[in-house]
Amino acid sequence: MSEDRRLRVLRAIVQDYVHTSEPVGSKALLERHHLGVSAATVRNDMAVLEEEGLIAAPHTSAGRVPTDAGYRLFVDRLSAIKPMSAAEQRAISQFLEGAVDLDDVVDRTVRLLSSLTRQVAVVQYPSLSRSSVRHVELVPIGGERLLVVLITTTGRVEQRVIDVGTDLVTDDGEQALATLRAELNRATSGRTLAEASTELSGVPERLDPALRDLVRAISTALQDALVEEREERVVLAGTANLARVGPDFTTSLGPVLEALEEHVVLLKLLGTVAEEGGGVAVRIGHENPYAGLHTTSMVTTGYGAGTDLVAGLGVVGPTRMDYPTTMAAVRAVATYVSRILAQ
Amino acid sequence: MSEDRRLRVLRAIVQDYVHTSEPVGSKALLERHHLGVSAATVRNDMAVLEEEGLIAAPHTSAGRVPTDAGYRLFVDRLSAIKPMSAAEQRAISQFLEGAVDLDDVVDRTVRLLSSLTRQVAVVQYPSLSRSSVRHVELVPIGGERLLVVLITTTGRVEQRVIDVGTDLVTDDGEQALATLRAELNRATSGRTLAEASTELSGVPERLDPALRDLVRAISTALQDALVEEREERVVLAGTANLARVGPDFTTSLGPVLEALEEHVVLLKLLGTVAEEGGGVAVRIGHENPYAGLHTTSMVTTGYGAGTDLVAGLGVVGPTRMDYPTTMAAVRAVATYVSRILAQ
DNA sequence: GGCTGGCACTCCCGCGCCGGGAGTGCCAAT
DNA sequence: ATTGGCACTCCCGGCGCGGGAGTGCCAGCC
Repeated sequence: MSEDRRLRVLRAIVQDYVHTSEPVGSKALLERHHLGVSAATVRNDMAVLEEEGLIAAPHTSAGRVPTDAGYRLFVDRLSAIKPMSAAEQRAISQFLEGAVDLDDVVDRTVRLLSSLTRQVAVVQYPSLSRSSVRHVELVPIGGERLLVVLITTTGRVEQRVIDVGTDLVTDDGEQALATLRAELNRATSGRTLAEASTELSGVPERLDPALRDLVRAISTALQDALVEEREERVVLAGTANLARVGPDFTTSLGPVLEALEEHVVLLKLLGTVAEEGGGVAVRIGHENPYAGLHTTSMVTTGYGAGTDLVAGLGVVGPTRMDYPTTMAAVRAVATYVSRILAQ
Repeated sequence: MSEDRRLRVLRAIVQDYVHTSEPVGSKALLERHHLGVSAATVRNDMAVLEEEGLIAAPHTSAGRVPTDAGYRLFVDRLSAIKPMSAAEQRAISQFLEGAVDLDDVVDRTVRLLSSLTRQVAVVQYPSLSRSSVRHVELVPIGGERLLVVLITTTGRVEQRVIDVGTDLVTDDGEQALATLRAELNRATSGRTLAEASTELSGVPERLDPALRDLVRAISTALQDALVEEREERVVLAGTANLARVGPDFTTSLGPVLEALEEHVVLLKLLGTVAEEGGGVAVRIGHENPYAGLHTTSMVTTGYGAGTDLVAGLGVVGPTRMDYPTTMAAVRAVATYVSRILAQ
């Protein structure tokens, strides 16, 4: 009883099933893979694999289908991420080069990823909590309102309107704003948002008392920006690919679409990034904490300017997916996006 | 042969079909609507309606189903937009009140609309080409790069990075920027983007020649922002509702999802706003120019601060939808969003 | 002990058949 | 113009029935 061959059989089953979408039987396996053994032997192996919970039969006397555990073993030990061809790499790179701003980068990325994998792509905007302040700008608008514009090193621009007690569109006001602007930027520039926010607690002492409240308001505005729910964003593309999966998937379609609308859930899943497997994390079927995604797998990784990750991206597809290729695409896209962001 | 009664029959058919999702027969009709006539009479009317192309039978000896033309007649002449209850109006208003910025307004709007109608909601961001300049801000970043931040009256904030020839992080540079900033805002504030852009052609004459190139660059940046494809944005919500429609709709699902990803198409459809019917436009089935949407209807309207429309919103659903209710929801949401935007 | 060919068995799947029922179209009568 | 009656059509669900793919097991063989 060769443990080794049994795993080869499992691999063959996964590959065939991914390819044909139909339960694979012992005979069909032999036709497409030249394992050097007979159908009967394969059947024995299959029986053991089923015993171990790696494959299952939809009903007696049908072919076998990989279970979630089977896929898990496959991605962990039986497959290698396919390297992408030079041509593909060039295409990816060129497609992303053309982006003019962050929105455009994210937009292109998500489209690219979905068309490369022919699945649903998910891309998270660079997380504010992991970004640093590049610049803070104060813009007086209307009478007593102030627009605070925050520009991060990751290229995100966030704005918030603050009500101030006094009219700022005066010479005095302009003067005060200029001072404050310089002061603010000195205190926050280069720091993460969290650091910047605490740092601002110290600034008021040195300033005109009248401005203290204002600074405090700005500090809380920064803090506000860090509240997850509100400022973490994800974008999707390629949901139409779900419809192509096959008839067996149509029942899952509703729940999956619902899950994809729960951006909070997606963010959580994109957030937990694994380090094994070239930084690409795979969550298969029921491994997924969210019930709506039990029929799907998620392949994710992190990206960011330089080495520190600022966000995640990945794809969602049926558990029956081509893992090596998908993982390759996800990894490649992440690499190139990171390169672009680093400028 | 009473023309009037025949239309009442059509109306009854539409209502029943929308309600049951099944072809409606003469007998079933009588049970649910007390038209004062017999089944045979209804059958005669149905025959005529079919002749006129307003209803159709899936096969001989089945009930009738409205055609696109039937729905059209229904919305044009046989139905009135249902007023929303005071409670509903309050709920809508309160839900939208809580928004803190434009992104939040749009996000809440699209969620609200999809949950009210239980269909796919589509909301366009206020169009840049129909917005006016509130403020232009110049932020020097890095060595020789300048970030131009444009804030519109509709609350949108657009940014663009410009490469300038000289280093601006000097005292002289700061000085020049301050002048330029004031000059720019005087020239553009309150104008539409298009006006502002042309207006800027005049500014350079009065300025230090060294700055002319810069102004020209800013002018083209404004122009850039007007290029449709790039800066018109739409957001969707409630795609999961498509899966709930029914088994007969599953085949259309793929094409519809594809169509919904073509934001350019959606924008075009949201753009052409009709004035009849309380400003709510309905595009039914094949009336839709895009093949992927032939099985769906789209109910749209415009919204904006005050009287001038700056963008569109609406829903996409199966042609078999509850038009009066949907139209009411679309109209109500548009009204309240407009109110919020007007602040 | 592991591999193999053979064989009986199971169960799905597609097919044709059939009865019931909903719905129609037509006609003669009012 | 409307109505009741009636014959007809066609879908739909259930049933039975091979055919076929696939399995499990066993006895033999290396």
